[in-house]
Amino acid sequence: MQESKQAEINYKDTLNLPQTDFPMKGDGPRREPEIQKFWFDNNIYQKVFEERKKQNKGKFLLHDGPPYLSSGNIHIGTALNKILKDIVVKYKTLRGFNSPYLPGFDCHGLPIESAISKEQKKDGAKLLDPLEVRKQCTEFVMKNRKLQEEKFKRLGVLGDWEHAYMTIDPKFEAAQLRLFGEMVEKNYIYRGLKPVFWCATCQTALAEAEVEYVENHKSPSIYVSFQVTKLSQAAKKLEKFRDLKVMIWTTTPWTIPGNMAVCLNKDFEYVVVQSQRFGHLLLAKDLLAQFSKKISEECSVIESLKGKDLENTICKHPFYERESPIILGDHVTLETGTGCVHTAPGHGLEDFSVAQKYGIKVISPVDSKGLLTEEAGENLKGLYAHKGGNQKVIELLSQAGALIHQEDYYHSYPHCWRSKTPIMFRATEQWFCSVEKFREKALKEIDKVDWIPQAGRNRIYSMVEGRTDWCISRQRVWGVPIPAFYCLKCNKEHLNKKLIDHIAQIVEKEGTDAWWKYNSNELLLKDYVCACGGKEFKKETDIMDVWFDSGSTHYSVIDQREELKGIEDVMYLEGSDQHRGWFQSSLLTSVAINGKAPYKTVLTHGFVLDENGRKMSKSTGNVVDPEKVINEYGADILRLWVASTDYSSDMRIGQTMLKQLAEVYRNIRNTIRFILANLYDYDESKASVSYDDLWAIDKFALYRLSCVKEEIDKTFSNYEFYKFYQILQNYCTTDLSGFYFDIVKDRLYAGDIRSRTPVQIVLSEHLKSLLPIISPVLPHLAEDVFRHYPKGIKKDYESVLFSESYKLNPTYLNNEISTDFKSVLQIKENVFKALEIARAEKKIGKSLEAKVLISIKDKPVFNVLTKYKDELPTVYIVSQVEIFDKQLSVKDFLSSLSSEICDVYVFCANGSKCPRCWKYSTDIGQDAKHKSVCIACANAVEGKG
RNA sequence: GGGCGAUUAGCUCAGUUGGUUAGAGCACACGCUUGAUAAGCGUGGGGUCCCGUGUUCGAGUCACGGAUCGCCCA
Repeated sequence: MQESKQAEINYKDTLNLPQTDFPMKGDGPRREPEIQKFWFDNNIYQKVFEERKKQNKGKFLLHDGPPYLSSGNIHIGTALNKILKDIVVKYKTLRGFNSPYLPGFDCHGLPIESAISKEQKKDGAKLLDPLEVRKQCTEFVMKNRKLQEEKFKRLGVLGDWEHAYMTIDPKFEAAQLRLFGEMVEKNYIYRGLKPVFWCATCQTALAEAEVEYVENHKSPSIYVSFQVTKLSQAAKKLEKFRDLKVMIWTTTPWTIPGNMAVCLNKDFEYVVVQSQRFGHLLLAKDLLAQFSKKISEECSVIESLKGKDLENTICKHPFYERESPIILGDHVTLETGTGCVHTAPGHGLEDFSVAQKYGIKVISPVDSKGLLTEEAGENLKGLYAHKGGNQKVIELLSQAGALIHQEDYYHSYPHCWRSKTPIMFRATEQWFCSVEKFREKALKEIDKVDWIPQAGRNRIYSMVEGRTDWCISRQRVWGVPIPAFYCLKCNKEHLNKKLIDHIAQIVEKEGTDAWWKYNSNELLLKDYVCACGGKEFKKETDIMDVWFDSGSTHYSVIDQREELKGIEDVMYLEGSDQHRGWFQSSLLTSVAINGKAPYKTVLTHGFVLDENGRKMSKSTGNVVDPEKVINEYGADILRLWVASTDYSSDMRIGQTMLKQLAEVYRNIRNTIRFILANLYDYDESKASVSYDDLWAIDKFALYRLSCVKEEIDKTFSNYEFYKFYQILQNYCTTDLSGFYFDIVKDRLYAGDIRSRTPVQIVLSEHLKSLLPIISPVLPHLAEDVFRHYPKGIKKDYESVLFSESYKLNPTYLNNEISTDFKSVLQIKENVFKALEIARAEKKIGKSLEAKVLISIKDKPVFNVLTKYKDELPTVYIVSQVEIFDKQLSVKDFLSSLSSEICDVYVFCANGSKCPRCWKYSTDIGQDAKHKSVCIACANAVEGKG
């Protein structure tokens, strides 16, 4: 008794159990920063980059769209974007590409200037001079850049952070000006009067992107009658209606002073109706019912005619002595109103363009503060358009007897995204880029670009197709100046390439502050004279739209940096909102000066929503903060989330998902840990086992590995990371952890060297293949593994990030094994179910306690299994297996299972349990030296000894 | 208001040209193991394929209408 127990302990010591220092837990929050410190302290990014440059296997550039520096914090969407970029860059690097990543920051623009102005207002300070505002903006931006950079680095994003580009670098600004100069040279830039989105609070024109639509905005809705004074030829039959009035409808009464016409649709049917109270009115037939309801009066139709017949009929403005002709336009619809559209060309883009066609004058009697001007008349002068202006106009209309109906109207109305106040359309002098002049070229270029997902193509195409000229001027100081001058004598504008290049030279040395620092004469070329002879000039005060800054990066960054210049394979990767932002501004400036798109591929991702698919917002309190996720789970989990979801539409994130991802991460980690732990004594230089010497199960494992690697390579090259995630997860849990590892443990722990080494070869192939595969997505885990790399496997580099995709031997794709194992696995399922029945009835515990008899009903399957007869006990993890090609009549089995393919009978295993390998065998005691163990173990112990 | 996209198990995703009883992993339940052990393995339950109508011998898949969510445009 005493003796045998002692022997048992000894035999356990003869096992070759796993050994590793690789921790079971990743502990990302604590350990990732150390790993990152290693990357940054040792300039891993730079070294890998230099290495790839030397190898010269091709170039790929992911050009960073600069995040805006309005805050030092990053939100989950920014994190997603940066991680996706990093995955792409790391993947391309892994494939051997010279793939630089130069991060950028977007520094100018209204939101930052507003933030500074607010601060100043708080202090009660007087309005500061432009240079002081710009100084404070610079400080603000530099502070935020540092904060954002730290946060991006904490995500594991590697790149040339030291030389990151900023749109306030003098070199950047100078290049941007030169690009602008090219556009001026090509005659794409002009100054013109146009209605633009105007914010009276910020006193500036707004970009389309700076406007947001607020639902349920309350506006005064009014129906106004315009007295007809002269009928067109085609409408002569209406002459009998002396008091005929055209009905218009508007929700912006303050634009009535700007009314210059009434617009009808040429195809609609218009009717003259008789109203008890208002006389003869003209409006679209299809809107009569709606109108009658409004004025609570049934009106009878007297006459009817087409819109086109009314063209050039003249009406009188309700309270000015001014004509308002009837014109035609396709933008007139039958949705609401009267089908007769009040047209104020200074207050609406559609009104503007239709008025242009008729040569109608543009007036805009509203000033920059949103107050009606003298042009609107004494009654209205000085009133704020949206408030007092509206009221007074309604009053004037009422006095004139032109107000037919009035009510409150709730609709979505454009607001300034900063001040949240309702905007107005206001015709002002602005600088424009004429998109019209190169629209066709731009559209052609769009079709040459690879849009991922494809839907992106249509989105940007229709936007560019329908967009109006790009208003690039802003009445602000935090930005790049529009380098124009005006002659004080004749007021002629001076904007040309020669002048701009001169300004660019100054800016390159001193930054754009110079524009505010120096007077016109100091900025101008020496002895510059206007054609009129004037020698005195004033400089332009407007700056450029911030989208022009970032839209210039293909020139001001890529073309200026040695390591980026000339790379043809350029990818832009941003959220889908950038179809009308950066993708478009970049496209326009690039097509303008180079005649081609700045990118070959554009990848867009959707927006991040909360767990329930709702938009995140501070007020709802459902915001997921990337920093918190990192502090709780680590950056690798956040990166795994990025890789796990399909970014082509909206993505969700929440605790449920994060917990699940943490589980999956742990599973991947433990799978690798098992590999490492069983390779501690492996020496690849001494492991001389040929493919033919491998066991069938080993060959099958290599076959599966090859397939999976092929699939993953494919998903990566298509940027379908969520498919990678599914494949990897399934492979780790099902193929490896649940199948191969379980089967092979016996050979690793208890087997002799001939049985153990083949497994180690398979494991080593897995390590070499999987580590590079996971490193783009899980770089911290990969680096951690690399640090614990088995001593016996060659390690050429100081970081895992140098590694290239591992090439597996093509012979691993063994079709015979693949086909045969389909049968082996099919039977395995049945065996496991039969064993489970016995286990549930407490007849067995470990499956090694069992022997199974299998009667196989399908002859080919039987033949296949016969080939692998000796390996079946290992594969099914039982002590004995017997297969038959005929029906069995057996009894006293522990359990049985019958299926279409086979019958399985479970018995107690023959012989007794070997204390070393735990398998049951009948040959225990037959070895002279090792009496208590099976022959195989006895041999193994001796062989090892 | 107009356009686009999404919707399959609690979660993340598969689901070929329309064709058996709609799949996988995770999570969950029950069990096994204690030689991957703050691990590992097995078995199992779980679905009105967003709803409705239509085409068809047959619809998760095709057509039309609608809902919800999101994005873009006005």
